[in-house]
Amino acid sequence: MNKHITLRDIAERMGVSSVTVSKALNDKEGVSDELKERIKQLADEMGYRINKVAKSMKEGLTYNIGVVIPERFTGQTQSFYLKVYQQISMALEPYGYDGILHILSAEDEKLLHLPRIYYDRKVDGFILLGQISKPYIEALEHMEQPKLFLDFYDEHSDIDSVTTDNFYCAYEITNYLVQQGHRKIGYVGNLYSTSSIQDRYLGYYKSLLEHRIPLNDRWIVNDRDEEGTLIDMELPEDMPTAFVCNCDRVAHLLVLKLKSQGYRVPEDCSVVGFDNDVFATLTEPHLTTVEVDTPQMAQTAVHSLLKKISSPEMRFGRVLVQGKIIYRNSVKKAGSTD
Amino acid sequence: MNKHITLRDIAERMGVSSVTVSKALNDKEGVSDELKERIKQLADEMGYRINKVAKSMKEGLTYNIGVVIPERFTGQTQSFYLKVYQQISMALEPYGYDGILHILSAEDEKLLHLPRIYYDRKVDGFILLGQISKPYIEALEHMEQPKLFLDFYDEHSDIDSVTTDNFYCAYEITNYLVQQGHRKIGYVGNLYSTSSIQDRYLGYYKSLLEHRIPLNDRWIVNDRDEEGTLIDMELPEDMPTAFVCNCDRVAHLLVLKLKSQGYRVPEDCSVVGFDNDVFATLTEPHLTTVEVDTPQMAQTAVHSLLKKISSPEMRFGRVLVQGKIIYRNSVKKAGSTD
DNA sequence: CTGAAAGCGCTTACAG
DNA sequence: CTGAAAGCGCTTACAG
Repeated sequence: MNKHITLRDIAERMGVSSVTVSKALNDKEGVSDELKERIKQLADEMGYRINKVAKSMKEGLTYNIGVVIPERFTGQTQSFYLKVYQQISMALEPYGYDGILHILSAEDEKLLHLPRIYYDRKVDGFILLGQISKPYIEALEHMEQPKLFLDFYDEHSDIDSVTTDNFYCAYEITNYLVQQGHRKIGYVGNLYSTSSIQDRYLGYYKSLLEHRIPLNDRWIVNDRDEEGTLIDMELPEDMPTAFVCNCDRVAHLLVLKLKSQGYRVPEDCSVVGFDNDVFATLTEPHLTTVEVDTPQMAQTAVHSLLKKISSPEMRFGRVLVQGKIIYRNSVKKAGSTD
Repeated sequence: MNKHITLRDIAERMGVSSVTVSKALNDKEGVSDELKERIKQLADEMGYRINKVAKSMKEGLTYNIGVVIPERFTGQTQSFYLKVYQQISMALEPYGYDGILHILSAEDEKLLHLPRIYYDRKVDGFILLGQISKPYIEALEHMEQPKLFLDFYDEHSDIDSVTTDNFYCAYEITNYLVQQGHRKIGYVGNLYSTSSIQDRYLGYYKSLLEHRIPLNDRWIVNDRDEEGTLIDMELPEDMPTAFVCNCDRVAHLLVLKLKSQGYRVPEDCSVVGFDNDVFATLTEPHLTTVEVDTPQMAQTAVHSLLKKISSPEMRFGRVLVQGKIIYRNSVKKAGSTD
């Protein structure tokens, strides 16, 4: 059994106290530079590694943060949030923090069971990644640790949030269609389904407003039912010349639908997506879409949360992260057909 | 500042010692059932939550395990390992354990930098998820904690591993093609690229051997270069009637290739994949493929590692997890063309 | 510049 | 059945 090397072991070998060793290794004041150097060197030689658990206990910090993702966002194709979790992990690294993933099961969400890592006091704060039910949000508010919503927000709660600027990005990509001469522009998405679909819709609408283009109900195409399950889309009788889709996946399906009905994309109908995920480049033609800056979102979330951990009274409100348009081949100037 | 409730707080309110409270809450012997009950109830009322860090320190266990994934496996489309990580997380849950993700950067892998969670003593063991370079494996062996390879193995090291039974699954799916009357069967994959491509190839070969079908070099189609970057595949002059592909993604590309050269799938050429990922159902026709049982792999890996943590001398060797064939529409009986 | 003391909140022997 | 003592390995005041 190889016992672990502790501060005390080093102290004994050096003939100093463990307090001095602790100070030296943490570059604190009160130890001569020369002694510090010698201590560090010996620590290295002896293969000393700090026992962070002991440090944690003393300081009352775990150096972990919890990332909670509702189960329904981690299905077959929905790996998006896992990717964000990975980026959170990486953003935590330089701070000596680690991220603990907690998948919130549908059952626990319904029964309002808080994550075990909360009961175990294993984390200093929480990032809630992905829309959670209202009642569960209220339950979460009982937890005393700092928390942050990522990729969604809730109007009834004053928990800080970091989201993509869905509104503005949709506004911009719709502007782009208008610049390409389009006047008859549809939107694809269930407006009552999620806040991001809704916000993207409003950005689309703002662009129409600004360009004095009337909103046309029949060009709003539903793509999913109340539960979020995708449904077969119905193309309008009187077709627009372009569609703004709420996500690439649905844009991909729309393109298939259009083709099956004899429309050419983009010659007869332009299509833009949102997310820049696998579906963007699986679609023929490749989709012009909005790339969400997930590394930036992860960064911002991590910074904000760590700030809140050290200064609990800190508030950030609703932070919006910009995306950027990726131009590909699914848009043609209106009127031109080649 | 709401101070945390500790064992002592409960003890004082009850007029007993904190030792008794600890025993009661942990259902240990030495406390009358009646007192136990009263203590538990009071703890509940007071909203007591254990300080797991303190428990950790006392026991010398962190109740965390580290999951190390090389960066190159977490690209755009490669979310497979993140999914497995999620399943590991969920499998750890009932044991009161949590998984800490560490993405191993290409640079750290090259410079042989061990994960920070190792230096911080933040985990009790490691799951290495995805092929890691030889030198890095050797570096890892210096870590005293129990470790386990997941989804790969290394012949030069005696670290326990859990992998899909690539060999057997490929053998089975090839058998299926033979049962459908195919005799001219090709294999798609770079045989020198990864051990799973190689093992799948050998399973394919075993099936041929068993059915006395000679191996035909020209039907082995390369799909990637040394670095693993997919390349444009070249169809053989003299075409087989079926292809076993080393993964769904490549099967998807092969189907596109076949179609572009005028072959109908499966009428002119059958194709089977491996993995049952997004590409399996994105392909037209949907692919007959092998589903890897990742929940089972995660389960097995977690069980084995936790056993090793409590009994460090425990050895499991190379554990193989069975997959299952998913039958879809990319295979036709040889000879039949409708 | 250096160190003795105290304490973070548990649990594990051990004594009664 | 119950509890006083000790200790896990650090760090933070405080005293010299």
